[in-house]
Amino acid sequence: MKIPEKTVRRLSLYYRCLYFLSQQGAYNLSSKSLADLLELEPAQVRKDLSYFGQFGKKGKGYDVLELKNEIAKILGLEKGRKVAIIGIGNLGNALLSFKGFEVLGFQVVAIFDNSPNKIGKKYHGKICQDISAFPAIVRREKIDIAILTVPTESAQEVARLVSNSGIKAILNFAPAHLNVPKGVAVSNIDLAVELKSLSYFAGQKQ
Amino acid sequence: MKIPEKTVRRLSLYYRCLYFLSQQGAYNLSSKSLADLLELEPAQVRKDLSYFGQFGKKGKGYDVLELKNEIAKILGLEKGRKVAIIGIGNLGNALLSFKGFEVLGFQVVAIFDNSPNKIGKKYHGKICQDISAFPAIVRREKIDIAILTVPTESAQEVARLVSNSGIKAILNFAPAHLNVPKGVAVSNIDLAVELKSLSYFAGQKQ
DNA sequence: TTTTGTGAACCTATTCACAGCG
DNA sequence: CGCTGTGAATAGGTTCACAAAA
Repeated sequence: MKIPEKTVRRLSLYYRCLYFLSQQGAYNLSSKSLADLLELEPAQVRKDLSYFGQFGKKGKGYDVLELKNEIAKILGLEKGRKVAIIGIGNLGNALLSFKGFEVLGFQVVAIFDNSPNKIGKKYHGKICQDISAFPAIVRREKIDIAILTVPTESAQEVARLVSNSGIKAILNFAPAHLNVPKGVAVSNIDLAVELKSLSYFAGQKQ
Repeated sequence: MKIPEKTVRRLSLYYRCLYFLSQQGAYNLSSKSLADLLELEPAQVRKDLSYFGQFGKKGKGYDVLELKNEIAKILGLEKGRKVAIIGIGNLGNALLSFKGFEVLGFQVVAIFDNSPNKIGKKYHGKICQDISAFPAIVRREKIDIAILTVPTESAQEVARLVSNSGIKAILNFAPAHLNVPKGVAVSNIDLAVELKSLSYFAGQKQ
């Protein structure tokens, strides 16, 4: 069955809530309580989960820990996804210094650039590799996700290289639309789009 | 008329394309050419624009510069939106060092934190203010958008302060759902959601 | 002829509402 | 009785298809 992308995004939100609730010792919750935490409808929560199975008990609700683990399984988080960062400029470095990847269950296993000044140097304990070695290293390290923090001009070219290397998921920080083969998922984090959209809403009355 | 949020987001993408096209000396384009650049349908482009007016010439297409300016007007970009950054940690500092705000037509006019260690100190040329002064400074500086780079635990509390100060647009980097009054727009930039969603798609066959 | 602008048709996502089970 | 799971109904967004204008 085809799963709506919005459903997948909400699953990560559910996961986060369940993670915190489980830390706080909660062991059971209803679709209503979960929905309230995220300002959603209870039916939305149930429908989202129903795409993947039946995780609740009628009249009872969901077991917090169990549901958390089910969602982790659905999202493929229990595997410990391996990511590569491509482009070791300001943003790439800032991401490298981000301590949260491990907590989130992701592991930065390789970093890449095309600049001879950077290749071979260490950044936050990781040696920067030549981008031309990317396909080989993807296969060797079984990298799942590529994070693109390259200049806008090279983003499309790098996206092609990444796609051709068999990567199925790209997180793109470059303010550019990436043309990728069907079957490759791209998420864009685009500060300009967010700011400009907010600028529109800031201008609306009421 | 109610404008779909997706339409507003696409307008910023159109704007970017038009900006680059105008720099390259293009003076005219059709909905089809614009759609092709973003892998959309031409009808989508025309429908999006039709919410706001009639900007094209039948049989001819759109004037690049004119359309760019119309979209800037719609998004409220010609005003030069003023933004505040709240939370001067790693991420807040990284954003402050980002040179792109001015190019995008945004101006960081104030920065805030609640830590006595940071209040009064300069960061990238800007003096960090006490968050308690936020409401007054919003009014004085006519700030349009608040960027939240505060710890998750304080995000909701800061969002309330920001909303109560009359701010209508929040860009939230904290991995938390913000409960805000109707009429306040929130955009979330959430690395964890992006990574987890991509993890799902990385695990899909085909 | 080309391409816009737009109602109608279609498709996708959300919400309703209720049967079914604990 | 309470709450899930899910078809049906509704709402929302996209694409079609064509009249109208340059």
